[in-house]
Amino acid sequence: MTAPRPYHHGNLRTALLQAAERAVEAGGTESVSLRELSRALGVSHTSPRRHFAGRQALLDALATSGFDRFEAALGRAVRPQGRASFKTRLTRLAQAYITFALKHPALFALMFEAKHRADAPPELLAASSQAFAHGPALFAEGQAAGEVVAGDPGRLSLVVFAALQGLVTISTNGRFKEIDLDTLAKESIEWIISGICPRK
Amino acid sequence: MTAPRPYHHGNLRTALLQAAERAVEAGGTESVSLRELSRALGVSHTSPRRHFAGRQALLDALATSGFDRFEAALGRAVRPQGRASFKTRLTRLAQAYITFALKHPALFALMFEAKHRADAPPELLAASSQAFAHGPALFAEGQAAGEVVAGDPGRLSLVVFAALQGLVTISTNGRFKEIDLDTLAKESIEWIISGICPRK
DNA sequence: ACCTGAACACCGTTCAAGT
DNA sequence: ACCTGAACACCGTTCAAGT
Repeated sequence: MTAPRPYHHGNLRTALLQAAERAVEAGGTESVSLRELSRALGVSHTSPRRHFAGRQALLDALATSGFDRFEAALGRAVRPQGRASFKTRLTRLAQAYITFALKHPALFALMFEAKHRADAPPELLAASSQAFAHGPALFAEGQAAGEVVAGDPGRLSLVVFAALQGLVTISTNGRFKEIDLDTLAKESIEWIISGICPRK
Repeated sequence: MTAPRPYHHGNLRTALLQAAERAVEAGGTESVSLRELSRALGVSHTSPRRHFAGRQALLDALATSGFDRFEAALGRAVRPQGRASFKTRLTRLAQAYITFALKHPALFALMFEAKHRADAPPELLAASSQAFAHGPALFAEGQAAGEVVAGDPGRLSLVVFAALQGLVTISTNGRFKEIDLDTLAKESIEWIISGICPRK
């Protein structure tokens, strides 16, 4: 007798998410088709419905998974190792941000598109918030150590992350591929920091 | 005898572009359907083909038109009026950038999506380049007047525009609507400038 | 519980044909 | 030149039915 395995996959949900991510990276979000994914996975075209309410729900779940991994990458980068200065940690955070974005450019674009949708699901917004919480936390620590000017840490962080996001937007898939983005990130951070940090 | 007017519109091409822009602002790029536009304009669903090679070509033309208007807005903002300082002019440029983006958020998003496509048409890239040329030009003038540090003006401009683009991305349709973006732009420029301009 | 097949209402694109 | 209608190959979504 055969094992009572779920008809096709051990986990169709996971398989769909993985296939969708490959499709996104290969041809952008709009190239994701439930029917095509189903075909590739050898499953009827209505099977995804068991795991996702619809195409948008699948994309939202993929975006959420992206933010979770993004959060983990930023967390690893900013975690204090030994006694690093605020500037060093901020630079590491920035480089982790850019590295993730360049490694998964299409997923990264999807993450922001999904987050900006008017009816984005709460888990997606929560995952996004967690990822972006690393900025204000670092700024607050920097302030406590006297390395950063006073002011709302969320506001300070917002400007820095906005600059990073802009660099990524302009660079990803863009005509600026030839520019060394690590260097550019470092330069930007230098400039921003010299405006943020107290003059000695 | 009736005048030999083109069957339906004086200019179906223009009417399609306008209808498409309304659709984009109303429901995002992916809500644009050639068949729906045709229906709304009282024309057969194959008529658009006479004016645009396909859906993507219509969107590209719309994006190009957006960049043309964007370029004009930036040009007006940066044009020297009296003897404004570099800092004043850069602030004006930044505010024009943000104002345009917030006035046409969905069109603005489309403009960048279209520009980033691998097979973006040359007119689109040219229109985009013209718009973004205002930055380096202003920085070069600032350098000539001794108001900006040395360095590649294109590179300097890129960082500033990246920061603006990031603010717009984070703000548009986002959870940061409550933040006064004009103030935020001014703050960002202050910080960046204090890093860019020579210390007195 | 999980998956299927047929059906419905849409798409974009192509092409021979009309005026 | 400019527009049309039928046809083709896709979609996402719904729903009654199977195991």
